[in-house]
Amino acid sequence: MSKIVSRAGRPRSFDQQVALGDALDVFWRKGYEATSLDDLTEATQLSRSSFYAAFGSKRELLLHAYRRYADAFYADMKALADEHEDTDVALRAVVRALVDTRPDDRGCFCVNAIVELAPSEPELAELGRAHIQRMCALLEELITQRGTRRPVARAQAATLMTLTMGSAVFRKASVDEDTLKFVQKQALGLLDLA
Amino acid sequence: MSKIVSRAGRPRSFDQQVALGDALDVFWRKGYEATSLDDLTEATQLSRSSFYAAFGSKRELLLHAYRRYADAFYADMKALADEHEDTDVALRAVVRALVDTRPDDRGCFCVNAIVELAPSEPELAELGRAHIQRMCALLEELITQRGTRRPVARAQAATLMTLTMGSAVFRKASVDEDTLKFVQKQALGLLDLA
DNA sequence: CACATTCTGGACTGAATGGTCCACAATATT
DNA sequence: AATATTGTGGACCATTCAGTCCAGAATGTG
Repeated sequence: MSKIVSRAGRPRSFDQQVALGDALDVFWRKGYEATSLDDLTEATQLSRSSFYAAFGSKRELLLHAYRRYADAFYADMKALADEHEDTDVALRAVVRALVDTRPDDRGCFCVNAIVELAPSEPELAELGRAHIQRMCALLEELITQRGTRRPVARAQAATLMTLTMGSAVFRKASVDEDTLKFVQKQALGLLDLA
Repeated sequence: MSKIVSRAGRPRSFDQQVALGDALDVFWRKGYEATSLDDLTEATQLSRSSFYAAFGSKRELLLHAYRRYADAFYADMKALADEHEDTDVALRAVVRALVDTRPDDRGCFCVNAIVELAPSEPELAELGRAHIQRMCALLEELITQRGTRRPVARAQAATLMTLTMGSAVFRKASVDEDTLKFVQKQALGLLDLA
């Protein structure tokens, strides 16, 4: 994807990772189709040629952005879990972070991308599935650590991820915060952590 | 919106309701931005002029389609609930229908529309919120009928709707059916109906 | 039958789309 | 300093977009 060594020539005057972050932000706020090349070049401060040299196309950029977001999200949750010695405390922290109660009209980037593009972009659908699976596995592992038997832990993990994505839709529809608090409490209750 | 009487002139050669249904189907499959006027005129078999005469604009048509879908969805669920004398049986049927386990890459039209358009279309966001609220109220009413106290019923209803929308995202990402069955079972378990 | 009214096909429009291209700028190597 | 290599700005392109418009077709009314 990126050259490791270059024998000569003018060096890049921008940080590709920063530009990727800026682009992700636009996709996150506006969605894929509604984001134009002009939006992207403005947000990243790149000329069209630099943009295409760096990212190939709008579609490839989206896939990059998705991977970056999903990886960061997973890493954050894993770090949050590892922060706490006590499994119950870790689990409570993770569930609270997942079933967020703060209104956010951007929602969850993964949910946005899956909903908009999964049917027409099998590659992205696959990334989405992988992300969901990875998150479920993380939760399942945490849950089994408190003595819950594997099959039950699996069902609970899947349910928590479903609540996570559902609450992202709620937040995007600006459902009132109290309702989201109910949902979060029920999610914790599911694990006897209420 | 539609003329009740016309004093004369050439009559319409198409059924507006049928055309609306056809258009809904396209929006449902492809999303709003990705649906072109050509897609819509092809699906409805209308010429551009008939299309604009009947629906005003692409945006207005979407709002019509959304209302129609949401109303039909609510009516279906209400009918399903009324079908059964026993509240537990009714509740079980409704939850099974909501937290569907059949893969469907179109997902739920309401979820699709909210996720794609809520931030840029406040009017649609409002319709989305109203739909969620109405569905929650229906569930809440059913749950209180089995003796559950109001605040608990409200929390459970909100949770069920969250699971409904989350599972729509799962289905769109083609998450395996077994996982969706787990989620459905947990949803029923939440109400001690497992 | 003539007329008023409405509907319809398709040509048309200006704007915006994603993407390409090239002359020139900037730097590392020799 | 000459050269090779890469980056950059902006003009440019064909295509597609949502939406308009009008000439003519079709039908009810008198």
